[in-house]
Amino acid sequence: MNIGEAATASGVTAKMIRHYEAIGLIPEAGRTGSGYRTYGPKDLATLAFIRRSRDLGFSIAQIRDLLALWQDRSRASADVKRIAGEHIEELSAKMRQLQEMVMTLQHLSSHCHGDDRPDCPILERLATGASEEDCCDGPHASA
Amino acid sequence: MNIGEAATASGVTAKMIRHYEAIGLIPEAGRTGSGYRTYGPKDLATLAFIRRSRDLGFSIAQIRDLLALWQDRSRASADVKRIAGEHIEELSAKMRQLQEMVMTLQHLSSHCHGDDRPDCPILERLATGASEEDCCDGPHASA
DNA sequence: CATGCACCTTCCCATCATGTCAAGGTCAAG
DNA sequence: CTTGACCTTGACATGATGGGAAGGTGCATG
Repeated sequence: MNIGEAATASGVTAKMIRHYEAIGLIPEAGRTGSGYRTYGPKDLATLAFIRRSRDLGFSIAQIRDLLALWQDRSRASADVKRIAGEHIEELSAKMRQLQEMVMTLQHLSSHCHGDDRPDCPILERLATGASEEDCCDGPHASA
Repeated sequence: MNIGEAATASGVTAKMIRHYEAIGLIPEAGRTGSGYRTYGPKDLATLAFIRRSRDLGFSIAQIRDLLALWQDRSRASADVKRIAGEHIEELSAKMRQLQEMVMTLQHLSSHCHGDDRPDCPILERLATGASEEDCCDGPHASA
């Protein structure tokens, strides 16, 4: 099985397969006499493992650890669980950041006329750091 | 005001100020006789604008548009609102992706013993694409 | 004045995961 | 033998940022 077929079968592009080999995430593939890389079922399984891990947002470094654990028959599931837990925390932190941005933007956007006039609380906020924020909270201070 | 002071005052690193100048996001700064960049209040305002935009997750390309609108006194607020709306959609899409990853990982993690034994549904899932059993028929079918 | 330290300048390289492009070799079919 | 699809390596780009080297500048203090 050459790299193109392995790519199709595993869902990892040929480019990335070569890249993973170059950075040592996967072992060097076998070669035909003419230099083509060859892949077997075990390689395919590894590539699919990597792809599923990427789909779950794991970094290459984390996948390196997961692969090592996967291939270690005497692993402790606690190690895997810890890596997953740390990853969940990272993802959750990113989510919270995005959530905050979205809420701020929605707030600003909801107060923007969105018409032909230039007056715009979104730009106000970007320019001054505080839009007409008194509009919702406290006593009105029209700007 | 030199670049270091401008950086401190605006919250944009000197490194990034130079970068923004290089890519044409901001105009070329004035220079002293000896080549030091100089910045005035207007430049500071622009830098702070950029920083607040980055804090809200806008890309450089989007900030380029926002800056143009900001400096266009005849702008229509609808244009700003549209950019913000598109950005909200992008951020929301990312959030949904993260949410899905987190839910899958939490599901897998909750079924992992996390002890000394090697048996681990997380690795199972990464290896085979489906956790060993349809242990739970929840609203969270295989994604 | 001279020395030193903090700051400035430009330029190059690294990140992270992925893509694009180019120049050339290989294979199978017509 | 030619054609076209595939493979090889290598270089470069993305987006936003950081790090560092090598050398010039500004200012304060001895």
